[in-house]
Amino acid sequence: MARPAIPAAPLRTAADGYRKGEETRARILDAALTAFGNSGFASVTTRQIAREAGVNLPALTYYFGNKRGLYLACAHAIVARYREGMGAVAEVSYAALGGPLTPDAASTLLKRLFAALARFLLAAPEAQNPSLFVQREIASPGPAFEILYAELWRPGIELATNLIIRTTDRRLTETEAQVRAILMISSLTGFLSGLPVIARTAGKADYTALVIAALDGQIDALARSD
Amino acid sequence: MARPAIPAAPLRTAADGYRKGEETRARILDAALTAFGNSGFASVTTRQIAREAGVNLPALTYYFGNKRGLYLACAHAIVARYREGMGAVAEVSYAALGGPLTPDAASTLLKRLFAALARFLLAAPEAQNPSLFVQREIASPGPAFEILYAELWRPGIELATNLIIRTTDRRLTETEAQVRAILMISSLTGFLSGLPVIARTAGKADYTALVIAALDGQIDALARSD
DNA sequence: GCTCATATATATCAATTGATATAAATTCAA
DNA sequence: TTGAATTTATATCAATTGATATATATGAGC
Repeated sequence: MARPAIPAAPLRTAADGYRKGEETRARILDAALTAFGNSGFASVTTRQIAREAGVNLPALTYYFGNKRGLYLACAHAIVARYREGMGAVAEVSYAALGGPLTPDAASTLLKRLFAALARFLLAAPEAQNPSLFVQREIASPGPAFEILYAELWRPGIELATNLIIRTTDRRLTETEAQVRAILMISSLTGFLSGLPVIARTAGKADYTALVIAALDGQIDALARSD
Repeated sequence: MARPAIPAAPLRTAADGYRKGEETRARILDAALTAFGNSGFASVTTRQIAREAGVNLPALTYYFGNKRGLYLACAHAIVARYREGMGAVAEVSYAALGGPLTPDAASTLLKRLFAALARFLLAAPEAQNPSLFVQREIASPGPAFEILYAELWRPGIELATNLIIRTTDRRLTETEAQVRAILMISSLTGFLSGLPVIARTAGKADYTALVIAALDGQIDALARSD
């Protein structure tokens, strides 16, 4: 029997030696990321993904076990992409938080962090925005909630919260700083959701710079907060 | 034949004289608002809504034509709720924008507007948050996109944008102000999406005050922006 | 080139879903 | 109270969906 028992997340990772298999697996994952990201778990049919990926239906089962497995694989892929795109910048902040940190230095780190996040999110191919996938899963928990919450959402909020606390010279309570952190991150992800709609009327300008400028302004304001 | 041809949005509004019918119609709409709001159009089955509303399946068809009609009715209901909750505050700003307006006055109006929005959204029964419904539909347009975009999203963004322009004494371009407006509104709606998750760890504090304070800080920062 | 694991394709199943035909019951007005 | 309009309930349909059994093709290693 060729099909193994259903394992955890990635049913069939590589099958080393067979290049083509890995390619179709990637194609399926890619199509799934786009489809799930844009429409959510339930709205997307496995046939849609298969067609979009240029494979037939059983291929999904073959590589990912079932629809849920494919969805989870998408979540894992998104986490990996975030790590790849944001890991380095985040590391710097983590390291700095270990020692003493002046408000100004914290403010600079915070700006860098959000600028990197803005660039990362706005740079992603419009159709395949990881932020929407995450947002949806957090807003109404589905199969991938635990992964995304534990690996992305919570660490991200925590990091931003701690930087905000240092930026404000510990004048904010943890809860207050957390609210600020969530508001700032949400503003970014929310902006991305609305972007296709905005681009309707206004041209698709280089929003990146504008967004970063706005966030910088917010961070500067933090230092002056009561 | 008792069933009429399928009309626009509300298939059966009242059938005046029959009280009970209107009540069950309301119960269905209520269940639909909760279900659709939490999980989106495709994730929810008509049977779920019927069971939750305590009616049988054909009742949905009877009152709303079909699933899509019920979804649209939800959108209309949400628009009505927003108007009810925010209309007065928005009117004040609209009127003020008609004449001359000092930055300070604009700033005050902006603060009032966002405070009202925050209160409105955070006050809504947690399970039945209109913001999630709207957010979802804007992020990935569905049957109710046009309604929500034309009746809520666009007017809201426009109002906030114009107030921001006045707050900054016209130092920001329309696009810059629009970006700011979207970021601020998104921060609120995004915060709401995350709230159930936050309430996991931190207690369900009175986030309203904290959120309003944060938004006020942002608005104050606008006046000082480059 | 043979062989076997790997990969792709065909055909089909059982369950769910939105929707409807149709019948029974309820409500209000005269 | 009667009767017609309105509302609710039963049973069922056709289409879609996720999934699988099964057959065929492809590629790697000897």
